[in-house]
Amino acid sequence: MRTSYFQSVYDVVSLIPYGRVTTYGAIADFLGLGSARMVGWALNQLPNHEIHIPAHRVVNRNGFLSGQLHFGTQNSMAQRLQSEGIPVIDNQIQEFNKYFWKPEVD
DNA sequence: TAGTTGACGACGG
DNA sequence: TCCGTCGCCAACT
Repeated sequence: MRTSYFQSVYDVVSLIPYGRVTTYGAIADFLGLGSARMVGWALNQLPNHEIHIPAHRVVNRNGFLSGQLHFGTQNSMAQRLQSEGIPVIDNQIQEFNKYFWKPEVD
């Protein structure tokens, strides 16, 4: 049953606008999980049929692509971000604060 | 049933 | 300022 917080995390991630990124902590705080690890765990368990979720837009608080290794190829995550206009250098998002998107009602 | 893991974050020394 | 440790809670073995 996907009534777990997993679905909530997926839903929030899906709300991340094109060309924007957010952090595990921001999602955790928004969902009231109280722990960023919950978000990381949810994405870690991200099933293939949910691959349409823009998980590449979720990075750690430092703007590093901590989950790049979980994508097919190491550069696929950075490549997608750059494709969206987000500068990524050395697996780190440049001007992270500029592209940061908080998962609020918006 | 209990222990370990995990794409993190905050705090203390 | 940098490094190390603890906490968070659910899922997996």
